[in-house]
Amino acid sequence: MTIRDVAEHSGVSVSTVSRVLNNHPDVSEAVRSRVLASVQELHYVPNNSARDLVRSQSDTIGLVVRGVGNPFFSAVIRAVEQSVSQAGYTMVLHQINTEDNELLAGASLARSKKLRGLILLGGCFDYTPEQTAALDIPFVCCSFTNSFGSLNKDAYSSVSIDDQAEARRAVEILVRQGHQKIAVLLDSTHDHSVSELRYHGYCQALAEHGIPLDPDLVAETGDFDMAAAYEGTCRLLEQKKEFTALFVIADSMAVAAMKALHDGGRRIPEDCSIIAIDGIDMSTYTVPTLTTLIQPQESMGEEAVRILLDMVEERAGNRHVRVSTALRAGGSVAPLN
Amino acid sequence: MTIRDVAEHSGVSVSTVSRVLNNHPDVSEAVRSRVLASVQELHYVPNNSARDLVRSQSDTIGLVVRGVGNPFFSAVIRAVEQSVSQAGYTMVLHQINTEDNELLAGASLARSKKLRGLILLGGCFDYTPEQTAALDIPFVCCSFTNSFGSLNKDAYSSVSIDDQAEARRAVEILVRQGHQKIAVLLDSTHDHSVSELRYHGYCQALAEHGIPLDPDLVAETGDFDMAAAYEGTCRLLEQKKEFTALFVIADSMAVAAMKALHDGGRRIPEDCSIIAIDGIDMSTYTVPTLTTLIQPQESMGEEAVRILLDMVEERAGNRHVRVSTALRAGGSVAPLN
DNA sequence: AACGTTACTGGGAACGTTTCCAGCTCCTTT
DNA sequence: AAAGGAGCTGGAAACGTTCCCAGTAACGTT
Repeated sequence: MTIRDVAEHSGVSVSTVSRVLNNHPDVSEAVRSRVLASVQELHYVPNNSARDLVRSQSDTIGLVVRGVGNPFFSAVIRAVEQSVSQAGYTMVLHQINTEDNELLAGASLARSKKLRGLILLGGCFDYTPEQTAALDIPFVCCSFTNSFGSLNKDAYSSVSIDDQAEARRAVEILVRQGHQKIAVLLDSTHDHSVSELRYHGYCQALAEHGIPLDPDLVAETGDFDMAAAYEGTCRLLEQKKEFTALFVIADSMAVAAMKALHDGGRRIPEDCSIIAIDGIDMSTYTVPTLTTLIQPQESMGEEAVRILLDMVEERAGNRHVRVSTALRAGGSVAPLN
Repeated sequence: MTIRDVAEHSGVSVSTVSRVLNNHPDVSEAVRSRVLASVQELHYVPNNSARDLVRSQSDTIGLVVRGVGNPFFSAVIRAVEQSVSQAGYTMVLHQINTEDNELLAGASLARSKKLRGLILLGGCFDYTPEQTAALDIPFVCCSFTNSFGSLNKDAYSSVSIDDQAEARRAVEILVRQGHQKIAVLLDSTHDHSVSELRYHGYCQALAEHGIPLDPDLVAETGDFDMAAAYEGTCRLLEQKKEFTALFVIADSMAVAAMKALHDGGRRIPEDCSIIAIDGIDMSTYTVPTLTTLIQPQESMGEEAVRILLDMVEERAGNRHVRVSTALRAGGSVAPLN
């Protein structure tokens, strides 16, 4: 079942069928509908390999993500997939490990799969221009650290929150409730990560309010998962230094931290307030509901795709979009007694 | 940069380069290494479209899933992606909505993308043989309801738990703790769903222990998400019929149910025990930790891929694998006082 | 010495599209 | 009436592979 069969069936040439299928303007209405009828009748499906070969490009866009299991990413992936397939493209999902380089992974995927575009979800980004140049297709970084600046901003797009500012905002919420002894839980697996940016925000908030940074109240985990967050919080509790509030750099980690606090005999928020950033679904259902700054996960995914396709289809150049968070005031933050 | 360039660079024919790249046996060692050197030097990457065209197949396998956001699925997706790319294949992820037919979605994806194989994750399955026949590539159903039997078991593979038996087991755990008034929370969006099977298991357990089924204690939600589960549980509480234990057909829903119970003033497990099935990461961190029957999500994903590739590469025929769950005794179940 | 066999290599058709170019018809313009 | 253009259509090359088939060289066998 090829385009040739359709051509014969409808009594036109192969070229004409191709034109119909690709919505070229100069084909008469009569022929167009005749061809479409044949397509229907024969259940013809174009061979994408052949199309891709001659066009030397595919209708595939790649999504590179570090850890599909992360609930925050899940929500974004969901939105991305939706938008991508709605636009008639296909999404290939590629997962990388902590130690992998997302840019190189993306580049090799792009070449081997002839990708049209690429979305990089939640990595860290601090590469040389040469490395960036290896990725010669449009790409957008979603929820990415791009503030460290070694990258040419004209080379790509991005959609993300201002991680540092939002973190500062979160910590300030604690400060305004009277908290001074504020611990922080962060993941230290990468330099130049979202985690690091948010940690900077924490430091900044403390500094602006004249609160000295206490290294004992900084808990770093060696991994991004909940088990590590639980451990990290336990270590924080064990070392007997007092704190009345905890800022966690991600909701998923905060859920585990809440559990650790509870297991350590602290009541939330009476003994310890807790605030985070992300706004995953699950953190609505903790007891108490986690207070957090919600990233608009759905719309970030959609926006990332919109921007990418604008670049791919050359409707627009690259752009950098900053989205803002919404405070969800759960019950996990209370004024200092 | 094509195979022709490599051929010229290493002074052999195109055919020979192709043979080298495809590990054909009859090529001399000298030539082989010369060609490989050229490949290295020129940074040659084969054009998959061309390869796919002539072979009329790709190295792509599809994953169709109803709702990427579901944490249980996330874990499986993660494992699937890992295994797939490790085996040198590429995964395309396709998400469908509640009302979509996963088989038809899979079939159209398979045709348009020339898929080698397909994995169907967590749907419901009750199709006619003709519908099944539309999907003419190897496929495996993962965590699927296939016990309703209208499908020819020789046509596909599967890996899943025995949903009904495991549900019965879960409910029996409650019964053995003395509970008689056991409510159930299920999602009723599909006939012949995993949810329905687990509900059957619930009924069966009650019947075997001589406990009458009380329709008032059956809460059905119109959706699979946590918001719906929360609502459902609230309805259960509102109607004032007493129950001392709750069986939820999925961990994610159970997390929301726990919140609803808490908000309704019930202590867990003192006032109400709760048990579920799935074993998502997150439910380890509820307070108390959810008691649940853990599905081996990682190994189910891996096994699904293994089975699929065995079929694709014709190492083995189809097979149906039953995996068993592991009880995680959290703190959410207590004896009836 | 002729032949068959083995081990390797090259030529070239085929895969199913897209797209450039040329050609045809019919209409408008000069 | 001739020329030119617009609107539509078909022919055929090209995309980069794979793989069948044929060919060559070296070597052992009769």
